[in-house]
Amino acid sequence: MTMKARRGERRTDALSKDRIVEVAIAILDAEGESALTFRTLAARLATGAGAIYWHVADKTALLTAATGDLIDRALAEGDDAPPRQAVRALALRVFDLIDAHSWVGGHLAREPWQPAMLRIFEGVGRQIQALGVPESTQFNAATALVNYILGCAGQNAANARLMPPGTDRDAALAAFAAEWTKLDPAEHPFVRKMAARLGDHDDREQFLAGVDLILAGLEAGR
Amino acid sequence: MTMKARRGERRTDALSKDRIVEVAIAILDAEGESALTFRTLAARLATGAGAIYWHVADKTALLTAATGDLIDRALAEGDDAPPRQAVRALALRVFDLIDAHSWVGGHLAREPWQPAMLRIFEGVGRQIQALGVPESTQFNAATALVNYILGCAGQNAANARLMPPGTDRDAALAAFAAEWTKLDPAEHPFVRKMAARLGDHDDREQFLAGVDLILAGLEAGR
DNA sequence: ATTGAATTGGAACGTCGTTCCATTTTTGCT
DNA sequence: AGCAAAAATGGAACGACGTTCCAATTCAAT
Repeated sequence: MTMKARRGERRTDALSKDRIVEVAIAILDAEGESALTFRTLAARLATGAGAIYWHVADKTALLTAATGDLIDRALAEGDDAPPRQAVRALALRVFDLIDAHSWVGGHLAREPWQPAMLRIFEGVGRQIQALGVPESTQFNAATALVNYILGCAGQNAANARLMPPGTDRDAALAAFAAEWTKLDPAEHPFVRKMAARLGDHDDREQFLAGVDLILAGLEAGR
Repeated sequence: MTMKARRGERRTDALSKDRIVEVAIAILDAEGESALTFRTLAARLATGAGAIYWHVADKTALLTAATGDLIDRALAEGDDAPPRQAVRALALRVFDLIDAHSWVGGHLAREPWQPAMLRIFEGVGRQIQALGVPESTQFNAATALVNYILGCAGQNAANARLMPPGTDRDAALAAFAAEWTKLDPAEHPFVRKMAARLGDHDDREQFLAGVDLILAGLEAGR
């Protein structure tokens, strides 16, 4: 009873970059960045580590492929909105993606020169052009926005690392606020004052407020 | 001839957190983030790894102490300048520090909730207050600026990882520009156009342009 | 059926952060 | 000064990881 594939049919359980990336994403989403190991990945795929390396160069390439996958999907939907709203929508899509898969934020912040980042840069840049920003400012404007997004991405990833799924967000924030309040009033008056706002702030709104700030600066400078 | 310390004098080669951090910074600056190992650190200090752990909790704590050290030093100089210039100066001090010690950028982006970050946040926040930003906007404004700085920090660290000391910066940038130009014109028109600007741009100026953008947005919204 | 190439699985290597513990050094007390 | 407790040290050992290597298997073309 030899397993002869009648025609060009490959084994149904054949390994492929797509399947590897898919399982990697599943592990990352379910158990976090530190859970993705070539060992666990191999186990989940019922194969050995060596087989994976035949399809993927190394772990960085795997992460890059995984984030590329998700970013592509998130940026796929078109935007016919006027430029100002289109940037906001684009930024929000990236934010929501990172919020749902915090490891994406970590990888984007760690390896900025990846296709996914170029696609974000492209999307931001187009809207900035559409916004009527003069040519000489476009590069700086797009870079600033992308860097801001990148910073928020890293922050978000760090937060997720700090409070793994299941953590009581309100309690964690309250704990932070309490720590801030304990700081020396002479050295950290501003931080202490902000501690009060920490509890009821909305990450998404705050992120968007930053985008709006940059956009406002862009329009003011015209 | 026993080695009796006459008075409370300790061995001159005694280990201490300060000495450990100092040597760690030296290694990081000279050979990069990946060169800092508890083994090399122990060797440089002529001791064992266990001895180091008695003074420092773990590697993260070591990096945090090291960046705290440098950030403290960089932020020490006072600023009596008008708020607008003071923020720029503060941001530039952080940027220059990260430019000189790229590993600081990596660690700030990776672990945002550290004392050094709070000090940056405090500095930024004070000037934002002085700028006359209304209370309700202060939190968002300060966060936006810090997130932007964080994003640039991470980017800078990634760049340094990409081109280790000794790399020809112009050649590396040209190589990037060439790659951008090879992209599909239909998919990445903006990136392709920006490729031309990649070669002659100044990181520092670009960073500052982003800060100015946010500040302009802040002033426009008043 | 046969051969060479593509693909697989898992053992093994080297490195790292960290832990453990026996030993030495320092300190506080009498 | 002498001594016990505490602080500090150094290095071996552990376990996990990314990666490499290779013998075995499966595939596609003849």
